Amino acid sequence: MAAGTSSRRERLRRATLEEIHTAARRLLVEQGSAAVTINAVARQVGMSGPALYHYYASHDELVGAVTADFFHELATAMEGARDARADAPVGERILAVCRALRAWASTHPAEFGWIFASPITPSNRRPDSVRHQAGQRFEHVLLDLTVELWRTRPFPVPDLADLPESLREQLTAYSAAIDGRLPPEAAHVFLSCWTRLYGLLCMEVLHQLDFAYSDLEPVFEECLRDLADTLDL
Amino acid sequence: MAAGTSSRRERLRRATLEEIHTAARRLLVEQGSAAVTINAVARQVGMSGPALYHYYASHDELVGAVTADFFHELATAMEGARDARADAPVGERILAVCRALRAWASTHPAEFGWIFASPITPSNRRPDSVRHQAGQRFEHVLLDLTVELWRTRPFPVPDLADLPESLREQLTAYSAAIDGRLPPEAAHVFLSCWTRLYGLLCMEVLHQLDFAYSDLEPVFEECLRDLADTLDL
DNA sequence: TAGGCTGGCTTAGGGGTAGTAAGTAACCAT
DNA sequence: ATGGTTACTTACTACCCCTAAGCCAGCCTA
Repeated sequence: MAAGTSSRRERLRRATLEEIHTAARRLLVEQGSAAVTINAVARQVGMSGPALYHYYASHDELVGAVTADFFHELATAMEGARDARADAPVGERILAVCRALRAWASTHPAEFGWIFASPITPSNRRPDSVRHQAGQRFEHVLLDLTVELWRTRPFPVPDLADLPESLREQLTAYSAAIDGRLPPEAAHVFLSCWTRLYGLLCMEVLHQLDFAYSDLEPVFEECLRDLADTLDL
Repeated sequence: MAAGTSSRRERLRRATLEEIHTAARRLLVEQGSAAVTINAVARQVGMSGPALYHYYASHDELVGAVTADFFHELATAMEGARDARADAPVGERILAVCRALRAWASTHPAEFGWIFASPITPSNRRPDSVRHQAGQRFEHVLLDLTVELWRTRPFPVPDLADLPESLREQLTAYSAAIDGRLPPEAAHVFLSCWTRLYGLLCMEVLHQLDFAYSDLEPVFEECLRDLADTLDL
């Protein structure tokens, strides 16, 4: 009842949830992902193991919720970079968002690594899971900007007829999935860019490039220059 | 003693080791990476848990050994593709090896995913670990071919002076690490290609592209065309 | 051939995990 | 005041990694 749309109980619950997330994150950052167990988290917040099941139905669900937090924080950082230059040309905003993405990944390696490393269990793959929702919000930041770019300053695209049929079908499906805001051939360019950018970060965070690089910042910048070329920025 | 360099005991031990690997792999493929536990593997081969410590000092070591197996199998597949066309131009062999890489990854998703997903613990990062050795063998297949390409049909490279200094330093270090078989600017091109190729597979296997693609074969082929362009094949 | 060493295996157990079940105590609304 | 909901507890199952201690068979040597 009352105004605040939150009873005392709700407020307490919310506070506890936040405390749980904070504890889980601390364990992740300080002791690695394996340390984020139901019991350890419960100990951190000062309750005994099974009590946590009043907040999450399973370990998976806790993992999903924490992952969703990270996605939201990352998306917020990217949106911040975008809105800080709201009047700049869209190309400039795209680059700023990409840099914000890497900046967050660099300053939060444990959290960013967790996003990849934590296996996406079936329950977290369901489209209505908090994890999936948050992932979508994250993905849409760059997608929306690309749509804006496509509308105001279309970038070069390949001829759809030149693409193999199986790819064409998948792109058509994806184009439909994003409500046709990009035609298949533009979606193709977007996905290529996304794949390169995100793939680079993915490998960095999974230490798959340690054998050659110690600092990927210049590599990332070069990747950005490539993308700027592709998008004709 | 004797000729065969293997006593009866050694032979038995080798057989048991193979049985252990087979059991671990079966558990991985059939029930996922979490099912590959010391106890479960031991049960599979018909012994009780602690007996496995006569073969591996820890769970990590078992994981590392199985991962090494996968690397070797993958490297063998790639080398097979290379040697099946021993007389073909080196560019053709490179493409064949890349396709063999993806073919193995596609037909062995659990094993290929395990290579990424299984966290590289400190002990498995030591350069003398079986896991590290096997990883190197895998990496060297394409590196060696690129070196051959560079020697016989040099591909276009950027001017080293145009690269940012931090990148230049890292490339110089890497060039030295591979005994100067590629100069820094050629190493840069090689690493760019490697990053794109492997990054794509990495994202595929970690289901980071499921939101857009269901079959990455044509995407991979397009990536290969790009690489062929870059390497002037 | 007898004794000892070694390697392969066992059971028992310590300390951890996820998750269930059942019971208690506090809060809240009627 | 009462009854329902919520938050939490302890106790438990079943599993995990790993250590310790001991049994036993095969091999090596004397």
